[in-house]
Amino acid sequence: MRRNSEFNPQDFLPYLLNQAAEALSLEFQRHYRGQYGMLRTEWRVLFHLGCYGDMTAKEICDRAGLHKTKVSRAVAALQAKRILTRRELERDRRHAILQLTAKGQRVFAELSRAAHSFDSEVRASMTPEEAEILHSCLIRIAGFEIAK
Amino acid sequence: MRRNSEFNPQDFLPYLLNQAAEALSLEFQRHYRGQYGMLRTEWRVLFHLGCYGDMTAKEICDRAGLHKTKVSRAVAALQAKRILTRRELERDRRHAILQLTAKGQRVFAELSRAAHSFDSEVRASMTPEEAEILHSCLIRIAGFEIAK
DNA sequence: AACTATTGGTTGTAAATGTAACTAACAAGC
DNA sequence: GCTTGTTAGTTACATTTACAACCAATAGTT
Repeated sequence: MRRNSEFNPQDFLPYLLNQAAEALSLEFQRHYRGQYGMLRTEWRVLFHLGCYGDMTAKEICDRAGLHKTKVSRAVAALQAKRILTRRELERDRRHAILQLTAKGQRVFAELSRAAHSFDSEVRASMTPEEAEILHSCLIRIAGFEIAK
Repeated sequence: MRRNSEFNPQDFLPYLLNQAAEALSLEFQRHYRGQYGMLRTEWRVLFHLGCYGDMTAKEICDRAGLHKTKVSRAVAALQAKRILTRRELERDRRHAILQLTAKGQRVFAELSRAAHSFDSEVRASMTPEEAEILHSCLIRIAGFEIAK
C-alpha cells in the first residue's frame, strides 16, 4: 500500500473547509429543513430579506454571492409559498422590490431564533478567543469574493 | 426599509463557512479544473488514493464522507480517463481494490503540489497562531461527522 | 426618432446530485 | 442445501444546479 506522507487532505484548506461547512449545514438542517420544505437557496433569500429589509433580486445576488437564476427561482418558489411579494417599481419596470409577507416575517423570526441558538451552541465548544479568530479568518477567506 | 439589527448572516457560522468554502474552492479551481476536466468528487477520490494508497470504494466513502453512489460514478469516470484501475479480490469478489495508474500518479503529484502551494499561499495571509486555531476549529466542526 | 448596449430578470436544457431500489457475493442459521 | 440477512457496488429516476440563450425595459449615441 503506497503512502504519501507529505500531504494529507485534512491539511488542505479548501477541502477541510468544505467538510466543515457540509457537516455544520447538515447538522443545522435538522432544525429547519422539513419544517417548511424549503431549499437552501430559498432560506438564504428569506434570510437576506429578513436581515436587511426589502430589496430587489439583484441586490440579493450581490450581497449573497448567488447567481441570478438561482435567486430568480428561489423568489418564484417563495412567492408561491406566500413568503414574499414583489412590487414593481413604476420608475423602472425592470426592478421589483421583494418584501416579506406577514407569514414570511414569522418564518424568518423563527428561523433567526433557531440560527442564533444554534450558533451559540457551536460557539460554546470554543474559547471566545478561538471563536473570534475563526470568525475573522473566515470573513477574510470569504472575501475572496465570489463574482458571479 | 425594515431592518433587523439583531442578527447578521455573517454571524451565522454555517452560512459564513459555506461562503468561505465556496470562495476558496472557486479560487483553487482555477489551478486544477480545466486542466483535466475533472469533477470535484473525482478529484477527491484521486486525492484519497494518492494520499492513503490503494483501497476499496467503501473505504473512500468512509474516509471522505461521500455517498457510495457519488464514489461509484467518480470511480467509473476516473477509470475511463485511465487514472485508476480496479482489481477484484478473488477472496471476496464484492470488493475491488482501486489503484492509481502511472498517469494517475502523475496527475496526483501535480495536483498535490498545486494544492500544497495554494495552501501555503492562503496560510501566508495569517499568523501561525491563527492558522493553527482555524485548523483545529475546522477539524472539530468537520468531526460532527457526516454519516451518509 | 432609430440603433446599439446594458441591465434585471426568466426560461430551456444539459449536467450533477440525492434517494431509493436493485444486483451480486458472501455469511449465518436452520 | 435453502432461506434470510448483510455488504459492496450499480442503476434508475426525480430534483437541483449551472450555463447559455433569451426577453423586456431603459440608457446612451447618433
